[in-house]
Amino acid sequence: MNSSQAPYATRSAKAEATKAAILASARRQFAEYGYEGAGLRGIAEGAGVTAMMIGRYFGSKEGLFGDVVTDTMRDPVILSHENLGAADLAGAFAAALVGLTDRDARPLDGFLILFRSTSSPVAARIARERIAAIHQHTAEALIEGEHHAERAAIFLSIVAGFQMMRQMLQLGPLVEAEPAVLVDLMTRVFAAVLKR
Amino acid sequence: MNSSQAPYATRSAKAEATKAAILASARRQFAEYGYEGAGLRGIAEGAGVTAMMIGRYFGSKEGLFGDVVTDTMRDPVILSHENLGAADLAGAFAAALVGLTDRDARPLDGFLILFRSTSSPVAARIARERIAAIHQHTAEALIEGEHHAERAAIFLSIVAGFQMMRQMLQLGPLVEAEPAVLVDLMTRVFAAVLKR
DNA sequence: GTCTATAGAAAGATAGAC
DNA sequence: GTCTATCTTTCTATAGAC
Repeated sequence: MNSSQAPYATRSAKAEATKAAILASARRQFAEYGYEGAGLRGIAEGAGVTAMMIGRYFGSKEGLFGDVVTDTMRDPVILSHENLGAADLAGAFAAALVGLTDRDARPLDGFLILFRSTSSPVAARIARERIAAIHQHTAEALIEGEHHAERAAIFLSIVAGFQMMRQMLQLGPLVEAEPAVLVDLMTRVFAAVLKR
Repeated sequence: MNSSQAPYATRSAKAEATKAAILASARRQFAEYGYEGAGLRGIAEGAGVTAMMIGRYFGSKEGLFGDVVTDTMRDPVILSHENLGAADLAGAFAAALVGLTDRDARPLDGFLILFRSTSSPVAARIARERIAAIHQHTAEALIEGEHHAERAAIFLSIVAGFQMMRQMLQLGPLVEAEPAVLVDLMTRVFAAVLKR
């Protein structure tokens, strides 16, 4: 009954739960409002704790943001899918991308956070590092042949642009279009980059 | 010498100059720091006036932002160039885009502002409207044939993604690449969308 | 027409009680 | 381990002198 009698397991378990709750709330808030738009008070409220706890567990807002970005990196990367062995590589990626950006699909936190935090110096640096890491992985696993680094970067650009226009800005024709049409069009686009 | 003796021309001329200076400074600041990152004090300082003048001429920060966005719309739109009649349409656009995003080229304020302001509700709404307007123009002037609306939107997505990765995030391979290589690759990509 | 000065709200960070 | 309470800074917006 006395809390100080079981410090080994109970205390850290509770602390971990609180830390995880803060991290999850911060991820939602950063994705929705960006680095500067999100406030520590709102993040804390979403986690059911007070703002002070954030300072305790993450030191500062910057520290929290860094941990959130690291957290998003654990998600399976959209681009380097397991369908690397698909016969129609371009078609597989196009289908995956269109499905991922579907109307009622939840936008990927990672991309949202990066897009909405590029104005802050701290956030921009982290974003750069993260994108560079994804790029390196993509370039190595996906594309071979001449100018493979450039082609991988262009591939990433196209994916990012499509996500931004369809999911973030919700550009009319991309939202209302028949998915099959988009898949067909994007397959052609991807094929232009993938084939050497 | 007496200021109140010539209110018809001098007064409004000076007022217009101040207003224009504020607008130019705001455009720079919004482009660099985003809607929420830019402060009225910094904007005023860049214009050589005090923050109060902004309230006088634009009412509020939102009003100022709206006028800045309107201002960027007066620039020639990158996408709907005059080289519509070029023999190699895809190549012309690729060359224009690569040149426009060159290392020492000044990023286009319009895109920077939109990208960096998507977290604010006000800014996001205006961004949506602006992109939609550009899209409509592009779709009508540039692309014909089946699914022309969707193809125009994808074209815009590609341009936006390329600008973002090369100019904003400065992804290594896109920054260091030989421009001619990028033009060649992007020509293939554009051709895949443009040809019906 | 432009300024100084400041009000009022909200942000991030911290001290100290329990 | 978590809280209340508060410090300090910075923001937008405004009142009033010149």
